Amino acid sequence: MDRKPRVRFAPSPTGPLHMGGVRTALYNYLFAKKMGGDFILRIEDTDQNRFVEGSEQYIINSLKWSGITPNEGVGFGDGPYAPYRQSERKLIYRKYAEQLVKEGHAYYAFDTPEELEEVRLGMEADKSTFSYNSITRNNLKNSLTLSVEEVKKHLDSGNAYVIRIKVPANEELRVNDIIRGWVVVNTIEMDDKVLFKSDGMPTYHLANVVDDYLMKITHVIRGEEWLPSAPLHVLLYRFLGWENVMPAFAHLPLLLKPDGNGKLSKRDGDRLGFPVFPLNWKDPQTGELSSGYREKGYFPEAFINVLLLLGWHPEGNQELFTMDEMIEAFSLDRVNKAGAKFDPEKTKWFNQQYLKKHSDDDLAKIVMKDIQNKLKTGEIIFDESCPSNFESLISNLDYVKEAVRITREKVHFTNEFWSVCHFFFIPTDTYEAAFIAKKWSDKAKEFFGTLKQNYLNLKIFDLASIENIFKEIAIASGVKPGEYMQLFRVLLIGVSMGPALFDTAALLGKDEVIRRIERALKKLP
RNA sequence: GGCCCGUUCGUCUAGGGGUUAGGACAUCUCCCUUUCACGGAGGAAACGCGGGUUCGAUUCCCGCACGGGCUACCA
Repeated sequence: MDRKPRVRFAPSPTGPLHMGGVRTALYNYLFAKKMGGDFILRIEDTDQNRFVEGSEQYIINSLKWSGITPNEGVGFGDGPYAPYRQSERKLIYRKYAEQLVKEGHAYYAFDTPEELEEVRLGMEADKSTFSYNSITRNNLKNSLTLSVEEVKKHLDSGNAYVIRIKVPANEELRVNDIIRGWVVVNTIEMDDKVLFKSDGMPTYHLANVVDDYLMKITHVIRGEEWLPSAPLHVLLYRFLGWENVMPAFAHLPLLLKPDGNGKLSKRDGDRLGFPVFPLNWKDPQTGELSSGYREKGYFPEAFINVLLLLGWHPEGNQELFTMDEMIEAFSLDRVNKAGAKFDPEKTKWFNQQYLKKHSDDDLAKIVMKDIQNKLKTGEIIFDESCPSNFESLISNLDYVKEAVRITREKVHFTNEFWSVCHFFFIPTDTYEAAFIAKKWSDKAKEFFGTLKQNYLNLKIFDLASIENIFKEIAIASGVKPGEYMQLFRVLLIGVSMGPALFDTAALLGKDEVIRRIERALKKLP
């Protein structure tokens, strides 16, 4: 049966979207695009208790920033299967749950949470584990054990109840996973999962199967944490009579902590100092702030490129991919089986690769915005110590562009530019002490005095003249030019490490270079 | 505990019955540069263990170990 490939990303609005979730969305998106199919976003908000204000919008914003755009779904325009928010589909699920009861594949259960807890405790005391299954259900309060009248009485009196699936006693269930092959489970191991909750909402198991059927989903691509319940879902498709249009399953490996064990969590980011979320997120309850890749200064292209390679590998050795290249190269059968430890170091390298693709002009514009930003946050302080031309310099595109050109190979992120080129905008008044102690001398003082005079007389203050004069004077005073080059850098920018010396001087310009030499001469012993 | 999934350099991974086990990040050395960085060259670095099957297993099978996931009226 040939159906148009349709896949879905179906997160719960229970908090910020984890980068693992973004990867799942990415793989779904790439698969859909590659196959010429549809990619939909469905919001699975059936748990009212865990609902977190703002997280749905966060999910939408994250996908948008990442360039992963669904062609149907919440926040991206309704398609033919709206609504895409499960809470708005509430009435749909009951019908199917009742149908399952009618056909003997599910049953009403009236046990209260307290009663169940009691049974659980009793069995634990007996050193066994409680499970609501084909054996225990015979001793519990449900429509299988109660008489028709009693069941009717419970239902009519409005007593709380749930609907549970009636798992067969001893049957082999097989799931063919695209990534893992056949997974076989005996129904003995399964419990009678709740399908329909007492609050009138379905559980994930029912809602996901019903919606995937109704929305004509052909491939379910989701995290490995769902693998254990996949057999249950297969059983549901069978009971509902939909096995012939059941989607294919692909369970993705998990993203693991960089160190130690376990899956990647918010805590790891805090602990190790890297984001685990695409965007900044402020918890509406606690006010706690979690940092995002966007605000850390990552290009979205770098972010998803990292995600792409965490669990998937192309046929060749290509590492850098445009979105189109990802779509072209992607296939589910090259997805890995094993979980991937996330390495924050490599993400920095990826960002640098993307930074290198940008022109000086692009970067300069970004840097100018970043400077404004840093002024606002107080990271850059503009006060009396700033020269009068500070504001004209930071808004001079050509000047910033040149600063970018001669420092760009030093940074991984655009927001690092300030730390490597601030001295082009704010003159220094301190000089690297250790270096001065070692290299500053009367002879050097004399040298720079002469240099200043010569620069002063220079008509055209360009790169070649700056360098030639420097070298001529050095030779005339009997030293190798290299001897004073780093010292010159210290006089100009305060530190011995920095961009190419004569480029630096050229950008600063004649007047500023002379001012800085004079200031240093005055300040240094 | 039970069930399910997994296991190639520190990390992401390629590969697959006979290979010098390949690439990338990180790391180290050298070159470039009288700085840093970039770039270039090179180095160190891996098939978890034990049994099979086979002329030959890192590759296939089994067991073990280890890791991960699930085990809610959460998704």
